Amino acid sequence: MAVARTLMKREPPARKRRGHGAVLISDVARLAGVSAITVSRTLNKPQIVADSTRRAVQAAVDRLGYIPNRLAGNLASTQTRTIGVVIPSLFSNIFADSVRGMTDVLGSEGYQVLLGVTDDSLDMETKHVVSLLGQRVAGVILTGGMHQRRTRELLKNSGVPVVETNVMVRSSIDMVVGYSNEAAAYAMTRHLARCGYRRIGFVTTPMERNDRAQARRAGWLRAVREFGLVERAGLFREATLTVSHGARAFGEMLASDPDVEAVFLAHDMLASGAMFEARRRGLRVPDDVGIAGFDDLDIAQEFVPALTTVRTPRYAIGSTAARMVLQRIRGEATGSACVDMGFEIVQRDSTRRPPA
Amino acid sequence: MAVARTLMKREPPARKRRGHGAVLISDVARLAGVSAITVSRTLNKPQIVADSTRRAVQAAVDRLGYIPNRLAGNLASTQTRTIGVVIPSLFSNIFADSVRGMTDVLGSEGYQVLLGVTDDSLDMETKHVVSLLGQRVAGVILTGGMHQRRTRELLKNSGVPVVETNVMVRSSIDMVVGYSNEAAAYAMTRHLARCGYRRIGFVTTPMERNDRAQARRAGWLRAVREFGLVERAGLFREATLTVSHGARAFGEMLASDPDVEAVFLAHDMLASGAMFEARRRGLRVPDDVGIAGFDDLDIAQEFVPALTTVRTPRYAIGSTAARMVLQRIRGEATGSACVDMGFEIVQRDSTRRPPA
DNA sequence: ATTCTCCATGTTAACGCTACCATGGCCGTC
DNA sequence: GACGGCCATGGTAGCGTTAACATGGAGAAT
Repeated sequence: MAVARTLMKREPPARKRRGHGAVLISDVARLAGVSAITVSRTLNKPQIVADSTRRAVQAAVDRLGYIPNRLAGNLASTQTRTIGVVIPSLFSNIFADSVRGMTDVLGSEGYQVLLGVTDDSLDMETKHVVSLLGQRVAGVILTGGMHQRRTRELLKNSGVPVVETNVMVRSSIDMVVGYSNEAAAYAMTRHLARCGYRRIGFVTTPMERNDRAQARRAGWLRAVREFGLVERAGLFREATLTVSHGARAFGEMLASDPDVEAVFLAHDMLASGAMFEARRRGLRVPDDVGIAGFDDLDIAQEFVPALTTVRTPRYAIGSTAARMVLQRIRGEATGSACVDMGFEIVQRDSTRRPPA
Repeated sequence: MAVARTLMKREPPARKRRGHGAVLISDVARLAGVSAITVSRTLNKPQIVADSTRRAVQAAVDRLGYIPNRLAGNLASTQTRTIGVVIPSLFSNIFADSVRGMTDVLGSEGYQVLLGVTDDSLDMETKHVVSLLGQRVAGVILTGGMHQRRTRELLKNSGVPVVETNVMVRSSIDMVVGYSNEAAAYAMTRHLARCGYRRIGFVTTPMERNDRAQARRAGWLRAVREFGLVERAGLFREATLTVSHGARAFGEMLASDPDVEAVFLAHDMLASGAMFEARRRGLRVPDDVGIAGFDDLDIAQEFVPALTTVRTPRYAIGSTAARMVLQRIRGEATGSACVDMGFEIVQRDSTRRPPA
């Protein structure tokens, strides 16, 4: 039989086919009476195909319900229109705002976002980066500037444009867009000092693998020392990012240091917890205790009293990061860039007014 | 020179190569002294490779920093380990919880989530589904049971396992996991009626493209009629999903129907807004007005008074949906399934106690 | 000792698309 | 009227991996 097969010239091999039976570009081509490459052009660069051809191809596509296999297309063109985005958590509108900024910019340019969530684990971050590079993303947007050495090396060697967001870092992988968490926390603490508070507590999300949290604590501490405020171990707490943990952290602070005059919580959800805890304990805000948050979420302005907080340009960070990646992909920009988007202290009623 | 090259036998063709210069499986194979397929096996099915070979290959992989090209791998195997997940919004912990449930289950089985966000637009949903199918995902998890006809057809024709979540639908595309929004809203309204409230307002997120919101309204309305409660146009409002809009909707309801006795808001964020608005107006909760929410977010229990709400099994919905997709992929399950995960009324202090 | 199995590994041909180069027809130029 | 250039379209090879089948050697079975 093997001999017979060898003798027959145009006989297809008996080998088993692996395909799924899905509609292929060749099916469309046959129906439209053109070649496969013309179908490809109709779908990807319609302007270089003659009107009549385009209509015929489009009709065939519609009739067969053809959906191009992007795996094959991306492999053949050795490029994708996908940007990998790695964020610490889905449980916070902070990142949702930034992601929205990215998808708005990228979507309009035909690019897509591939999202990875790390839960503040650097191991997870590395895994996501490996996975993203394996899928040959055209760019990567990370949160923060703290990464495993392996992550940095993989990204640098890949040659893919990278943006680190929400921070200002000294030795970036490639590009950076964000604001100084240290400066923001310093500015808020200074504001509280000017309002007349002297014993100012600070609560942040766990700092171990989170350079934004570390920077915020550093900013608070610098202000505490610079303005000669009360420095005591009990005035610093870590709490995971839920309203309840914010409440609990503030409660514990009150237990250890009942004379605390103000708390600055490095996230509005934590601050919300503190507001509720104050209410439960019958503490008047801002008279008995001042409370300040971070991020200016929607809820901050609705609190009674409204919450003093730090406004951060989340959407703009996302859209800017996306734009920078696109520019780099197109070769319109080279060299590293570090964009400081700034922040803003939003004075509301949960802290006393500074003397005029 | 061209002639010389033609004469040399093993010279590669003069055609331009398209590759990126990245490390290839063949590079690893050469360094390890094995064939490409052995590298592939070492990475994908290590147990069928001899120990010594595996070590040699692994060393070569590490030394070269080889990252397999998933585009090529998935194309060659005509399968991916990616599940497409489509959710309406990133601005709500509801979906974050479900997505976490999915990634927990899928991640441990070597599968990955590809997330698409629709912003409650059915056009966007269709676009995402097309994109997901183009990437040949192994399964799709949707939110809700309301889709464009094209979406349903594409998914049915694709033969890919599909789960619709957060609803109970009559004519599902494939499988369903969720709870009855109608029953949940009915149950909460009944609860409010038993607490003695007669004029019960209802606020939901915009219903136009959201069958969950529609079902909640239907449940409220059924209870209103069944229990002979006051039915008035002003007692129904739509508000986009922010704390501020919840506050505003409640404010407007009070303006048009000052004698409203309780409001049921179909999301805890909306309910938070109402709680704040009540406080601002000096209304005592639950005496002057009862307030109930939906979803039992973390914040609900922290409010003063704590918020009565409907607890929904968000994480379990996500993990169950993921498990169902995996079973179907593995051929362990066939036929459609419709799993009702139920819900729970959580009575707290923002509504009066029902008579014992 | 011989045959049969099994195991580890190799060879080859897909997977489904697009980049690259080629071709043929039409138009304008000299 | 021959030639050059441009435009629309096509043929072919390649993108980088893995499925399918092939092979060769060690050990088991007879």
